[in-house]
Amino acid sequence: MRMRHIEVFHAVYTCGSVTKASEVLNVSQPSVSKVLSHAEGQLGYRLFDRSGGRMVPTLEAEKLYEHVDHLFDKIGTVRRVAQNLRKIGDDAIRLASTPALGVNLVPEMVASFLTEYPGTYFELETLHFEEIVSALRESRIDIAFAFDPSKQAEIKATPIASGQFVLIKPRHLALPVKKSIKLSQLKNLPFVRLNNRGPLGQLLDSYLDSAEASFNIVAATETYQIAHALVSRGIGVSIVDEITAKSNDSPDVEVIPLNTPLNFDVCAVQSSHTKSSNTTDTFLDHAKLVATQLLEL
Amino acid sequence: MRMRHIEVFHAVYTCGSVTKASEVLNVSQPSVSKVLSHAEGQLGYRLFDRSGGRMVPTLEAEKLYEHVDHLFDKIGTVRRVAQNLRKIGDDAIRLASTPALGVNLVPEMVASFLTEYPGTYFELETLHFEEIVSALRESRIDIAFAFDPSKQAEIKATPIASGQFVLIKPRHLALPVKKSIKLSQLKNLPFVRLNNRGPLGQLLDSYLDSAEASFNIVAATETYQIAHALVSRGIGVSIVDEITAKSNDSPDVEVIPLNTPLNFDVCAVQSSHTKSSNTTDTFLDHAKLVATQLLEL
DNA sequence: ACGTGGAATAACCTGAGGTTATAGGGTGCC
DNA sequence: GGCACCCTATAACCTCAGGTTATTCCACGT
Repeated sequence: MRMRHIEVFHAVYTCGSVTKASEVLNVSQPSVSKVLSHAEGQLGYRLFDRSGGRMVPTLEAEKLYEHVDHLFDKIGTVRRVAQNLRKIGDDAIRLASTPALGVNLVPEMVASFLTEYPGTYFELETLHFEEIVSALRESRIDIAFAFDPSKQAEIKATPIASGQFVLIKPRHLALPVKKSIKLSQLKNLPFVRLNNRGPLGQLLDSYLDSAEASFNIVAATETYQIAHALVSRGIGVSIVDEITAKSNDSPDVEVIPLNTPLNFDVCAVQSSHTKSSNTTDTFLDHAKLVATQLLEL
Repeated sequence: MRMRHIEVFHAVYTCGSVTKASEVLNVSQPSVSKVLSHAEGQLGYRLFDRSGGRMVPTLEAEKLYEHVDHLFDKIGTVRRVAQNLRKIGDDAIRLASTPALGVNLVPEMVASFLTEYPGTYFELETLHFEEIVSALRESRIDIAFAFDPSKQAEIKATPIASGQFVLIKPRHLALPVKKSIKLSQLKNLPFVRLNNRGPLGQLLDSYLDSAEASFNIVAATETYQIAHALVSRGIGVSIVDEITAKSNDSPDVEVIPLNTPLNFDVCAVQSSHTKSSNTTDTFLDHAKLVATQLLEL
């Protein structure tokens, strides 16, 4: 079975007809017809029953298709990786981060780095954590920043700074607090909950669950910034990472530390088998500096 | 990146040289050389550094290779499946089983079936359980027989008979037993342990572990028949499935039931998405009959 | 200097897979 | 039935990716 046979089989199977397959493959109908029958001849069995001009997959075709389908995923991956490996330039760094870090911390890093070392080209994007992992695997990005990434074989995470979760509340809402607040004091307040699937979300979840306080949840969201936005509109209070809390500092939102601090790390995440280059190393050193400064405030 | 590019890259990477790769691929050296440079040209980066006439993979090549390697596994699978799907004939059944069942039960089934329905062609082989699963997945076999297969999405197992584990001991070894034996009575006897990784092995393991008796293990093996052979040579006692115990009935080995019976099922295992054919169905019915008879003795 | 083993280049060849044109079998509609 | 429409298959021809042989070039060990 030649590679082209497999491609054609795949196309005909998914399209359900030789004609449509030929369109998808950008070749003529007879070409597909011929290659397909050649494949069948070589295999020694039919892949499709021609019943009344229609192509009906045989049992064999159905079984084969499962494997062929997986194969095509893999081919796609290889092609994408091969593309992504094309260096954009030696002084180029492709960054990604979770949304929470993408609006403030990462831009800050880049801006600060560029003033000191001009000429570097950056690409920035925000991805969810799972997407970050596959983007790293496919070499679509060089470095990512995320909160406490879960341990995985294919990535290596280096903590560059640590911060803590804080309470954010609408300024007009009066709370009987001095410097910090206990979870139990939130019992009857309207609360905006984070349903974040990422590693940080899980950390927060277990923290809140352990608090035994039953919250009066009025809204739930997946991203820290939306939580912040809801709070700033007076909907209720919420608990978010301090970077989000500080970076969107609107006059309507007040930040209060938690009584029992809940810490997180900001990590630089790289593919585990990447050998470090000069440019990325310098950038990472700088990134660490900026992150630490930002979180010391 | 054309498919051929990927093939050539893979060959050169694994062989370490263009010349060796060309031999493996059964083409001339200049051909490989040309295709490779074409690939590099199209990609926009080098895959190998030519340092003194030698081919040294670049960083990019190393990253790409991981994915390409996986891809080749998949291609191999597809090719194999495509081959295996070639019907040997409509009246053909390809069987596999674990070694323990392969020497007695399965031959018995086949022999018995053939006297009643002559003309069917059989292929038999013995495989370990993991191999059975992949052979089914690749349609290399139609039906397999195994002890209590672990639940997996891609296979469906139908119990066709059940039996139990029994103690086997050298005949000359006198044991103070009437009809059955307790595990605790084995405490100081030399014991041949089964280190079987399959589902049955795990069952047996947990059974022996729960018995709290510390055994005097003098040998360990992976297959029931070897255990039986060891016992027949007077090395010690062992616990095996009753099929093995009975089928190799040598005059030197005595079989004694266990006090607390430990049961297992013999299952017919098929790929989960196989539509049943007439021949296999008839055979399975027959197989059930034979297995039940054999275990009723 | 010299022989050796691998990579690249040049010039040419070949067949898998492409093309257009055409024939022919089903199905549905009037 | 007969016409229109949609498929697939066959025929006859074309083309270029990938193959060939012959030769050159380089780096190295002796």
